[in-house]
Amino acid sequence: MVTIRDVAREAGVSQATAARALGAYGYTSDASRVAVIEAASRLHYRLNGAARTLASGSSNLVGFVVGDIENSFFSTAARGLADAMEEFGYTLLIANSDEDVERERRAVSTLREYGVDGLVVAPTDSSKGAHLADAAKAGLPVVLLDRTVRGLQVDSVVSDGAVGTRMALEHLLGQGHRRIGIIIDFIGVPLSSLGVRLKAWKDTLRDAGVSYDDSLISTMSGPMQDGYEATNELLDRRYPPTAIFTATNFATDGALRAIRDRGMSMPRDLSLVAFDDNDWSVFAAHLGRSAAGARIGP
Amino acid sequence: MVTIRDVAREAGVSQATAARALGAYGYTSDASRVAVIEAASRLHYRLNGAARTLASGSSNLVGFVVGDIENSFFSTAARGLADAMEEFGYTLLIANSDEDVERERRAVSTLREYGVDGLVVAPTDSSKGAHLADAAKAGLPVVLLDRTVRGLQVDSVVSDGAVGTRMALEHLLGQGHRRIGIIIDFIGVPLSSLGVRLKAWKDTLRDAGVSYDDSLISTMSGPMQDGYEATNELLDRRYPPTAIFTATNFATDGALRAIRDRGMSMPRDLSLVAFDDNDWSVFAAHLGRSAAGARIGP
DNA sequence: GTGAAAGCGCTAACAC
DNA sequence: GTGTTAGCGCTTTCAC
Repeated sequence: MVTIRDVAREAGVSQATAARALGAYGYTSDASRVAVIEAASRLHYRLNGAARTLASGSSNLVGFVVGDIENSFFSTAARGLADAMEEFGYTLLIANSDEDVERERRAVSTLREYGVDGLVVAPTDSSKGAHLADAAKAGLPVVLLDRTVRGLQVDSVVSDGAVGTRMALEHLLGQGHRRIGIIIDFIGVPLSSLGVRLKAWKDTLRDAGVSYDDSLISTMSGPMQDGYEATNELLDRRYPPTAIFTATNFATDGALRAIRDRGMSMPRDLSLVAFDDNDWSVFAAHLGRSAAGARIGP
Repeated sequence: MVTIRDVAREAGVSQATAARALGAYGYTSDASRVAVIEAASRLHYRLNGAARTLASGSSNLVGFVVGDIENSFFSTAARGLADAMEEFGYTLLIANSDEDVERERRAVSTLREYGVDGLVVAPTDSSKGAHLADAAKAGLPVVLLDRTVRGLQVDSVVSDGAVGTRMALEHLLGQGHRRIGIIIDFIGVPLSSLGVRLKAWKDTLRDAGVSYDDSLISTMSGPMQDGYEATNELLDRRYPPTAIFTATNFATDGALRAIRDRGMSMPRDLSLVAFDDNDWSVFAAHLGRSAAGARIGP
């Protein structure tokens, strides 16, 4: 491996000067800077990040912990983050928590081992944030994405679930619907963003003077397939809803499959408004003749 | 920051013993190992990855350079890779090349700076692999994903584009189609996987004794929107095809949009077979009454 | 089995 | 502006 020492020798300057020229800090004369840079490229010198991190205490790495990188919401966010970070000279380290707090904890721990300078996390459990509080207390900048954690006072970027849900429901109420079901995926733990949507569903119905009960709520416990079952379960009930609000894009996906398999047509047999927007939503509209999957949210 | 030295002092052993106990290498008596581990957890000790990488020469980091993490093909691969890596104690560093060789080069360079122990790359340009050959020559394990690079002898994982394309075309030929168009996205540079599919399209038609010409080929140069235009262009030609083969999932997406906007129905007005499989393909089938988007490929 | 000590390649004072 | 020097926190000989 060629080190900064080799470059210094080749350029005929001291190690410190070579480091200054290559690291672009401190003062160097133009002459020696050019000499160093030429020597470096002649020797195919490559900076050693580990050494730099160890010596400087900062890695220029930012960690991103997502629930599921396959979820288009997160992969889009990852791409945006990576691009933005790159502009500022940072590299993004992406870790998957699989919507599991334990794995999330491990991911945060691993990222901290690698000395990330900051952490962006989509927390899986709004009630379990000790590891995040810990990181924040240690002086690591922590930003929450899409979800929050109770009692954790850090910056967070979330969509307005209450407003989005209210808009969706008011649209359906405006069409005359009175039995409006909700499909929501509680993945075993309280996800802050979903609690907000469920609460807004209740609040909006109550404010409109429309009665609701638990038979209009269907939860799922995993991606895809369960949204399918949750929808079927809802539609099989004694007094099925005339409209459905799906609170996540996985719920939407499952609901559309179920609606298709039941041979139902929208909006003739059922109306649907979904939170989030998948780029293929437009095709789902063909399940019926008109607008399914209204676009709501960020 | 609490270091291994602090742990050693707390446990009443030497630094070397503490390191052996924590790093799980070399010999330690059970007694001192337990003492060290307890001291470590009492002090909230966290390993310093940069120091370990610098001293040991290996980072337990693996780099993954993808064309576009938003593309579901890559996000699925990323998730699988990350999960598999984690099992072996490795962490995945994901970088986006944006299908740009220059950015790919930078990404590889950055990853090497951080001392990755291996590199998985979906190369953007099958004719520009100097940076990859370089890494391989430096002893870094390099694996190519989805695409290959001319002259680069490294392991690679690709789908069989020739066989998949042939299957798609033979299906259409079997249905009686004789004018079969192809939509393919050449993103400015030769992508090995696409060259294979285009060649297979030609070969299969020729072998079947069906004539073809460039008016049946439509290329796009970016995601989404261009597949839409490419399809319209193809269908606007003097003798439009009766069937279309889309060679990538972006092409498929654009084609479906175009078909919908033209008010065409499948398979009445047009047949379509697509390479790759998007998880929403099933909804697109509703553009017509029957099978669009046959599933081909890995 | 354990300890002492020498680096890994870089940054960052500090003197000149 | 440049060189000298002391670490950063760990791994890794090598004696004991």
